[in-house]
Amino acid sequence: MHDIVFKEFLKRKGLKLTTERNAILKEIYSFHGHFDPEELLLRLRKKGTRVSKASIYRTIPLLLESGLIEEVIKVAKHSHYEHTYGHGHHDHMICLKCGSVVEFHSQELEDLQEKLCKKDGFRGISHTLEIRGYCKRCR
Amino acid sequence: MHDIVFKEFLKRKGLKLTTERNAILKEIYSFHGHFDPEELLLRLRKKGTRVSKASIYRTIPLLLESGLIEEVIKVAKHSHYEHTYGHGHHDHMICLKCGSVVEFHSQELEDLQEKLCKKDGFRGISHTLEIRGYCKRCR
DNA sequence: GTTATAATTGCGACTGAGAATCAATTACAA
DNA sequence: TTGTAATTGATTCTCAGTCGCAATTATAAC
Repeated sequence: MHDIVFKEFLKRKGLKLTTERNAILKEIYSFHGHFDPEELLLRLRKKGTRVSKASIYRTIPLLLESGLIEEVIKVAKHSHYEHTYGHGHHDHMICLKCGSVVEFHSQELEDLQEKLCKKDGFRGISHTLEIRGYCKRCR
Repeated sequence: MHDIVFKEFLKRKGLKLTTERNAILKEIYSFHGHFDPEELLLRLRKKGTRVSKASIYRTIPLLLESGLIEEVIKVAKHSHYEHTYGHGHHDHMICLKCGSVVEFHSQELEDLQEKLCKKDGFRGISHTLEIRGYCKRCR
C-alpha cells in the first residue's frame, strides 16, 4: 500500500523512484515505533543495504510531504522560549507558508488533556501543542 | 515578582544569583513574545550588557526548571519520525524521569483541535502534542 | 569587613546533525 | 536505445550548542 502511495506521489512531482528511496521506505515500514535519521541509517547498514546518510536526509522530507511518515517527537535542540508570568499558557498554530504564528488558548483543551493524563496514570507538568497548517490569508 | 521566584529557586538549589543570571532574566521579562538563545544574546549585546553565549545556554535550563519560561516552539532539528499507514495518529506523554513514552489517542481531542482551528480561520494539516510529566511508576 | 570556598564566568576549542557541492550514475519517457 | 534531468555517495562545510579551564565572584561563616 504505502509503496504505491509513494510511487504516485513521486510521479506527480516528476521525481524518480530510486532503489535507495524504495529501500528507505521499506525499512521504515518494516517496524513499528519511532526512529531518527541516524538510527535508520544504522538499521539499513546492518541489513547490508548501501544507502548514504545524505539520501536519508533527502528522503525524509519527501516522506513527510507525502504523508507517509509523521514527525512525532522533537528533541530539545533549537527551541524557542517564552516567559510565563503574566503571559498565560497558550498553544500555537504555525502557518506552513508564511510562517506566521497564531496563539490560542482553550480551557476545554487543557481540561481534556488533564483528563487523558489521569486515564493513563500520568502526572502532566507541561505540554507543547503545535498545529501546523495554513493561516487565514494563505489557505 | 519573577526575580523573587528565581532568587528563591536558586537558593533552594544552593546556586548563586549572579549579575549575568539577573540580566538574562530581566531581559526576558522586558518584552513579550518568543525568543531563541541567539536572539536573546543579541538583545543583551545591543543594550551593552556583557553576557557570554555560554551563560545564556547555561541559564535557560534553570529558568525552565523554575517554571519562569516555557519551551513553545521546537524548530525542526533532531526530530523523531514514525510511519503512518496502519499505525494511526497518536500523541505522546513523555516521562521526565525515566524517559518512557506513553502513546495515546483521543478522537475528542482531535475534534476539539479542529474546532479551535476553525475559530481562527486556520486550516490544520498536522500537529504535535507532547505532554511532559511523570509516568505511573515515577510519579 | 575578611576570608574561605564552591559556584560561575568568559573564552575558545570542540562536536555532531544536517546542508551544500559536484562529478559520476541512474530512472524513465520518447 | 538513447537523451536528459534527477539522483546518488563522498566529502566538505556550517553553525547551534557543549565542554574544559583558568580567572572571577557570590555567599556564608568568622
